[in-house]
Amino acid sequence: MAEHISENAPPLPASRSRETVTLADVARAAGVSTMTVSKVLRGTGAISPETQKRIFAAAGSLGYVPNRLAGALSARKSMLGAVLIPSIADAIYSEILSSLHSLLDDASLSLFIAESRMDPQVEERQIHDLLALRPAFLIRSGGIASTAQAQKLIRRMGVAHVQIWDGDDTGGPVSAGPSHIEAGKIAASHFHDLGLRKVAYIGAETGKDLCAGRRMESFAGCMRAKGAETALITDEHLPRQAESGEILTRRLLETYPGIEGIFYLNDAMAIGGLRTLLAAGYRVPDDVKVMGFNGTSREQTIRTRLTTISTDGWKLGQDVANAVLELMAGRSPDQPITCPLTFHRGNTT
Amino acid sequence: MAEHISENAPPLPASRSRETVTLADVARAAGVSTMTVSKVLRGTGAISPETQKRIFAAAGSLGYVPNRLAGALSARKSMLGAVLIPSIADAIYSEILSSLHSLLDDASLSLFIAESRMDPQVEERQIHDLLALRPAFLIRSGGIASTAQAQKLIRRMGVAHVQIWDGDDTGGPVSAGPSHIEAGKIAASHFHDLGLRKVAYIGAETGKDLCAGRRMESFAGCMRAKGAETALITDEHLPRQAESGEILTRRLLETYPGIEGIFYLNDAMAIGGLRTLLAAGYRVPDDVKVMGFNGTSREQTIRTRLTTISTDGWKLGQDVANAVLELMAGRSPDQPITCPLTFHRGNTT
DNA sequence: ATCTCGTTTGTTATCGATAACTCATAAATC
DNA sequence: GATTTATGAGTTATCGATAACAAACGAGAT
Repeated sequence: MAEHISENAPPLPASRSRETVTLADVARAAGVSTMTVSKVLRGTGAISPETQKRIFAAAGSLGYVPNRLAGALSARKSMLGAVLIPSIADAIYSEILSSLHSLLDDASLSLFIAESRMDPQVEERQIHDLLALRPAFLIRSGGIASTAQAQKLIRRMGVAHVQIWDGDDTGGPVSAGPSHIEAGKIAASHFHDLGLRKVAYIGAETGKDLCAGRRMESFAGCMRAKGAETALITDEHLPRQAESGEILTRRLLETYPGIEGIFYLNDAMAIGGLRTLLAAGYRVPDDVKVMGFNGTSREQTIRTRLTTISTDGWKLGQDVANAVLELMAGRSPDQPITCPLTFHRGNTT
Repeated sequence: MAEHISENAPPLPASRSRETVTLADVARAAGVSTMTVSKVLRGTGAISPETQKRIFAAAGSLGYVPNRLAGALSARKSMLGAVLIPSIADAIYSEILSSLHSLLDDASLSLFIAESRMDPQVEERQIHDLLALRPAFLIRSGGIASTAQAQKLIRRMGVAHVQIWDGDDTGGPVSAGPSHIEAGKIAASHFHDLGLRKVAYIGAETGKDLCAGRRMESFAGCMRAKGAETALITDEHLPRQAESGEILTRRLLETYPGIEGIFYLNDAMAIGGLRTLLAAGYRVPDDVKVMGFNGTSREQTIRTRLTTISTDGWKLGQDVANAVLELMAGRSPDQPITCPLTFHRGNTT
């Protein structure tokens, strides 16, 4: 029993000149068939302990690294998933991504990442490119438009599809995220409760981000319903950063004097806006009230506590990851994924 | 010539019950062989315009999405790359990731993303898992330790390997990033020029992040060389966030009274430190000078301009992406990738 | 001693594409 | 008109694994 290289082992092809170690190499070294190695390494099938030990030893000493691409092709099912978000560097998305990764990694799922830069055309191409990798699931931001054709393709290819960051939409794929209509309403109610009559919304990358657009419309609509008009200062091309907040706030001050409250697209832009307001001699919140969105400022500011609305990106990521796992297991996530909005009254309103 | 379905087309296997459209389906629809379709869709080989048109039409109407996994297996070369970073949500890494993606996406390279959470063991496993996907390249942070065995494996598998965020290391794989030794020196010089004698370094996740460790040592070493001692307030478990900056600064004030200057691990922690210092009645910079690292604060603060050292993450990402493309093309990047450090004197020193 | 059975291991056929040839056919050369 | 040369398109063999089924084997049952 000392020599286990059985002489009736099938004649496996000689190792290729490439230095890659394959299942066949391990099988030859352990004196078994490739199938046995495959079973042992994946923990399926019933293989005797001694054989297992021999195979593990052979795999270890050869430095075998399985080829999961080949495995996926053969098994017609991959442990790969894709995440497509508008912006990797945006704090809210990077937090969700990190959260998603932590849970999915535990389930041995690998993630492809792609960024659509808020461009529907890029989004469309990315979907196509990602589907070419035959992922088991696709997590997309609902904020970017995608054609019905792309949606159909995703469905036809049997990819578990979860939309994030858009809790309003219904009817489409499983979706998880905050309600932006609700967010706009919260901001409007707050400004109304403070008795403001002349307010503004400041945004960027207008028209590309459906979620921000919905927030804006909800905000303006609610203000109008309360009898107040909203100045909309937006720009199609400026990025959603502090500097754009500065620029657009300057533009607002020039165009609409006497504004009493500003609701910004996000915290970064609100921070920029505060710089401009303070530099221009406005007192906040006495002269102008300022409100942000996303809550990312709470980590970064020192004395200022921006009034803002936050969502728990980490929790959202975990919920989405769980939904994905459910979908992959063939179950459909029973309860809708809720993503609450938390209002933070700071010292800017 | 109206009917192009040639009757002597080879008998292709009947479409499987699965609804996936394969190259063979397109070939059958266009009345050609799979090889011809493959050539046309990849733009290789010489195929007549009419045949091409027919094939594109067939692919389009069938909604064909190529299986790049199968393609990679067959061609023994993939258009997949892997990025392994300590923290996806960390601003500096997410910016680099975004930058990398933008350039590599143009080259039709897809990215796997993985996060090691600063844990060498996780890093090791991630490397293994990522290599199982047979990427063409692997971009890793040099800040996390990985065993020589892992390095050897990466080399043996012929994966283009680029280390980021660590410009000090030499001898290993191609690496790109700022010099943390230099960063520590800059901070020390600044404090020395201001005439400070009692200074401190505040860090978190000590021992895990080799880069931060090198910064700390360089800083303390330079201060000592100038005749000043450095109090090291660090914690192994606290995350590198503003709140940890608050906590550790409180700890510092309790333990080492009379500190004149604090160099923080990053801007976020410095922001937290400023909160604590101001709340405790210290005047900054009159009583205590504060310095951060990474420059992420410059986007987020309002009146405070933190003295900090920044690097251009976007440029670093582009440089690394270009280096990867060079390596994949078989060339080795001629010039070393430099990543300058920019010193910003704000109003906290 | 024969037979059924359960445990272990091996065989065969794919998975969906691509590399490297080979084979027609029509144009070009002498 | 015969031979050479480009082209355009098809054949065959893999790539590295896995599914599904088949076979060998010793153990207990009859």
